[in-house]
Amino acid sequence: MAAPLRLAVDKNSPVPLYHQVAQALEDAIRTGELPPGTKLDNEIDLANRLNLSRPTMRKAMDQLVRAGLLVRKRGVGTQVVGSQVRRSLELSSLHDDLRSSGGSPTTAVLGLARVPADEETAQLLGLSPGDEVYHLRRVRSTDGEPLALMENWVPCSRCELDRERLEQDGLYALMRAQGVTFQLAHQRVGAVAADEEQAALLGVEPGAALVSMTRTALDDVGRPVETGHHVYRGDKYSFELTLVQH
Amino acid sequence: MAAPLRLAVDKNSPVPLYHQVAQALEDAIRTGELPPGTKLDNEIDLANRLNLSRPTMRKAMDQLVRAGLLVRKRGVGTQVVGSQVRRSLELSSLHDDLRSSGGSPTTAVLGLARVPADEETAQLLGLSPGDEVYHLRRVRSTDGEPLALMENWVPCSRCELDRERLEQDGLYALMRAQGVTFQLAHQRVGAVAADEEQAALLGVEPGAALVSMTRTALDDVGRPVETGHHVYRGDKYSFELTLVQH
DNA sequence: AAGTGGTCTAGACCACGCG
DNA sequence: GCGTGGTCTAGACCACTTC
Repeated sequence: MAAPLRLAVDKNSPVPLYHQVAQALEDAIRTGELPPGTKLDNEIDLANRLNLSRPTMRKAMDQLVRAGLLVRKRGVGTQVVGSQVRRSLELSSLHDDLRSSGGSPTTAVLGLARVPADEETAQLLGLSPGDEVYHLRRVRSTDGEPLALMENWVPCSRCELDRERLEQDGLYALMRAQGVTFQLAHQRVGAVAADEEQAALLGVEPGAALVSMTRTALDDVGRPVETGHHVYRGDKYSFELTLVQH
Repeated sequence: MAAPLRLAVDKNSPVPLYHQVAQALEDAIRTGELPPGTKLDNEIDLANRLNLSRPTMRKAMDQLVRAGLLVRKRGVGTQVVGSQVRRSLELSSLHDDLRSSGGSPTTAVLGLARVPADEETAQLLGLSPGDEVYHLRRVRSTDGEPLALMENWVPCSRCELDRERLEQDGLYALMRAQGVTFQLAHQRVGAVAADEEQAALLGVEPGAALVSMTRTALDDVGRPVETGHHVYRGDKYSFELTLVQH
């Protein structure tokens, strides 16, 4: 049950040491070099072996504990979680909430307009009702099959949107390129039945079950920069997440 | 924009200092004492003021950053997130995945039996096909209205289940009382249409949209201890989560 | 140049589980 | 009693932003 484990870190890399270690451990776990149930050596030994301090070693392991790959028990030790841990929805990534299951994703813009914000949108974006916002509707498809219907609102003051680049780069990339930083997103996930329009656009029967998601994204100082409502075909999409007890 | 903020910690409490600080800050934010957009004093000053070391102060703030209440920016400072942060599904809690929206929850056991594990269940629980597992089906209601249909499997080797205590205490409490520790859960959330039986039990029309959730829970050494599939009425239930960029 | 958060170290002591 | 993870300290240097 001991962990031989050939790890190495580059102290001159700009990548933080704890991140290098976490990455190396994660790779070892995902490749099966550290099979489920393996007991790791204790933190002090591991730290010494890599010429790291214990806090740095711990910080690396903390990440993997939160990601659900390791389990720690005081007085006992640390083990690799014993089950086929499917790659979970990476909570670290806001970049793309679509798992590209092999296919090539494309996006079509159905509508793009500057409109005055209604009360609810203004509230969500921290604006006054009537302030101008972009309102956009898009369909995302993989392999030609429609998968998601996305409706979003963005304050006009934050960036400029145009149809072509939206389809090319995506909303987030476009906004990021104009200096918007995404830091946080609050999401709500539920289920709704497809109405006539949604059904037609997604290629399902009216009444079909859809995964519904509403989101508000905030920038690096906590200001709302985007809000939206997405629906996904329930037969082709789901969210994964890992809960950790602490 | 300065933060006066009257904080205090008890160095003799068994509660970790970083947790006391995080709790105090969270309370101050949720009560509005620290309104959205407030800039906090820098970490060193805050640490000094509480007679704490900077790492301890940082650890407290890390928690709130992950929870989506604070936002940090290098070279600039730390601010309270600027939006009505609704109380999010506490990722820290596995105890109850139901938001008791005022109502009083009750649970009815529809079925409880010891059966040999089928292939899929055995796989999920790390058993061999044919090993004995409890199979249980329950309906959870609030205010007399059915809300969720829960189907679960538990290895018989881990605990003993009986109908009465299941209804009284719930599955997790019952297992915990028998020494099972819950550490991790992997969940998948999607949408399905209600079949005839689900519709009847939940009091909705067949075909109605349901939130579907499958979960496998692991104990403190990463062994699977429970797996299950729940469906919730889509018109009464949703999941909330906060994503953080790091 | 000054101020901020980001990282890292080298210790220390404690609480818990186990033999 | 011993080994483990859990917590905490008092520094240090760096990277980045702002003025």
